[in-house]
Amino acid sequence: MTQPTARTRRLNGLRPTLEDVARGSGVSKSTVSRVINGEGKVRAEVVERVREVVAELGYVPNSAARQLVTRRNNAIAVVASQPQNRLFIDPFFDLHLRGIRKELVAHGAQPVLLFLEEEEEYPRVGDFLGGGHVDGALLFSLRACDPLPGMIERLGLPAVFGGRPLVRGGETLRECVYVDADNRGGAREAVRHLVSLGRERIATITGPYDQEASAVDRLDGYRDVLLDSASPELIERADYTRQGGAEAMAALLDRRPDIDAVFVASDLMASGALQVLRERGLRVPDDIAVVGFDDLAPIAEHTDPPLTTVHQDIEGMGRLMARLLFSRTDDPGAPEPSAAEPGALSSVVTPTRLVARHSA
Amino acid sequence: MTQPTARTRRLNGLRPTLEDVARGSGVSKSTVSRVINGEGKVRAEVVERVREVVAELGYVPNSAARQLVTRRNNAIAVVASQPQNRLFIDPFFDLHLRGIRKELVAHGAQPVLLFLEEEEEYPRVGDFLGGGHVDGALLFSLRACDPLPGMIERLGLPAVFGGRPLVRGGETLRECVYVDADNRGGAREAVRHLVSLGRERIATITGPYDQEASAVDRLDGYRDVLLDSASPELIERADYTRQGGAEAMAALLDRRPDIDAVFVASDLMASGALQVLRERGLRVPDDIAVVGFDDLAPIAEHTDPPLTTVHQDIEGMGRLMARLLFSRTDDPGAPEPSAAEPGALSSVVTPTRLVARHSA
DNA sequence: ATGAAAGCGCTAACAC
DNA sequence: GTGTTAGCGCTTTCAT
Repeated sequence: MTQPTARTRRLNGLRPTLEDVARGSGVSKSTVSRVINGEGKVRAEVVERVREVVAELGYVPNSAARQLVTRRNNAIAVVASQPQNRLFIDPFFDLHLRGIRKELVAHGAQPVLLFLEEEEEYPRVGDFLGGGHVDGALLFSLRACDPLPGMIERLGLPAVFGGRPLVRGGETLRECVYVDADNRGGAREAVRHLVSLGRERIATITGPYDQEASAVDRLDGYRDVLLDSASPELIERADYTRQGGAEAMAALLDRRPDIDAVFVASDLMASGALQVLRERGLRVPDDIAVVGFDDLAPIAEHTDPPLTTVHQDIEGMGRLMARLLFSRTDDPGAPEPSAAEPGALSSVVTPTRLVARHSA
Repeated sequence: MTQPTARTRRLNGLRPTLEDVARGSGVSKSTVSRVINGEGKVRAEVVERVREVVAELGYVPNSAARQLVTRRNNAIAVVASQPQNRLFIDPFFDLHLRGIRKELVAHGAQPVLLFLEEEEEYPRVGDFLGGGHVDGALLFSLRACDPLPGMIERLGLPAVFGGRPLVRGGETLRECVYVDADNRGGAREAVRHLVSLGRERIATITGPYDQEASAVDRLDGYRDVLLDSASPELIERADYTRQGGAEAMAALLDRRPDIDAVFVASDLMASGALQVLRERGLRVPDDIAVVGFDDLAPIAEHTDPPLTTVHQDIEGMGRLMARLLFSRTDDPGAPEPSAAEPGALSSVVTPTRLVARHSA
């Protein structure tokens, strides 16, 4: 690194400012600002000199000062309000987050991750989100009746949700933009497939439908197809974990040893269910056909037998969330999503499709 | 929510400012500021009125403005420069991050996570870190010769590293503060244990010692004990993954079928090694004794047989990192860590201990 | 093409 | 106790 010369030495003991760079290169702050932001017309010669001084001083723009006037930060919050370890275990989040990050980065925005585990963290996170640190927020994996959607709306912060948020009874969100898979349609397809295979006693292992909209929707899809034959006896609720799937499968088998198929609302749960089936000496798909949901490659391709499941483009959904957000933050005058102005910016439901492997 | 009255309606169309609150409650900005920050003496009556108006307006302080004058943000960056999915799979990071977050939150600081996967992301992240968004940084899981330590030092941003960073050949960090386990000592203890069991041909499966200091140190510990009997034939390098551990075990067995013990430098790798041993019909610990490293409960307690391993307090190390950082950020006048001023703030090596289960 | 000056929203002396 | 004032570092008209 070059030693700062007298000409460029900074005044105070702190980090160099625009002023320091201006002084060092013998131009005004405005000019330096123009160079930094690659804007207006500046003589090439001047540009170069300024650049040198910037490098020499190790100048980095203070984004607080910048934010104060531009009201932009080039940073987007990515918020997950779930126990961190659940996030770390489930491949779904890995993919989802990867899609989000890719698109954010491609757009030159800095993704800033916020995890919320405890109730008490909401106020602090709310202040952070409202404090102007970020230009917008992408939220996923919210818990049931999460206060976040309401807080976000009150703050007026542009946001897009991953998965339709389950809202509190009374509260009504003016309009919240989300990206979700066609959970209901996918579930219907899965169950229809089982029906087409001639299965007659089709059970289901659901997600936590008191907690997540996706679980509700997948169960609804199951019911759509089975109608009255969807006896409560054939429905067992679990929690989207492998262990939960295994327990639910066991419960189902104990209650109704005659079932010949099961639609499991997630691949992770399905892998648990398959294990129980194997332990009990039941052949898949001969004795019992199994269909999962998610199509997480690391799981579905390596179960025994490989899992027939409903595919959703998880990474693509992440990217879509980011793109939707930018469509709002890029244009400050853009229409706020509101009931009064419909279609300005609306939620997206992405398609799903059945991937037939060997379990059904 | 109360409807803003004429008295409190904000002037511009944007978010309410201190000024708006002041106007609304008939006091000066300073007073409002005092109330918000719970500082100086303000009449209880006034406090209440201001609070009301704040709630009514949904006022949230603009932290850019605040940062500009206080030079603090109450946010700490937590940076991991590893492929995100590696982070998501390894329980080590989950624990480490949990410790970090707990301590940060307890201190009222907002943890802000930054993942770096690609080379190209460094400049953007550097600008973010240097831009005043955060008061300090906690970095872990750096890649080999990561440019981050150098960047951080140049920026003068207070930082603490998780694990001793491996530095580029030429470059010399003035002094970088880190928290690390006593990897070398732990490895020594593990190998000594095997020796005390009467094992004579003790192999080792190492981590990526070209990438991580911990791998170097654990290998050094192995050599410390075995000295000349540490033949290169008994050493197999892997990459801290389960799969890598399995492959290394196979390679070792092919090369030296006579080994009677193996020190595996991580639990994840050890679980892979145990599987290979089982597949080959070798009994553990009868035929081959195995000792791991990390003591990750979800792994070590559930291997077959349960794994004897070296325990390190991962969560505690995370907390310690945060505490070390605060000791610097809390006191702006605090001594910068520098060779000239030794002991002002130095790295910490935390103890390890052997946990005997059944694999050795 | 470049400079001067105003001001973003807030805190921190300092007066009263 | 409370108000006044002066910036923090930057972008942005508006002159020139």
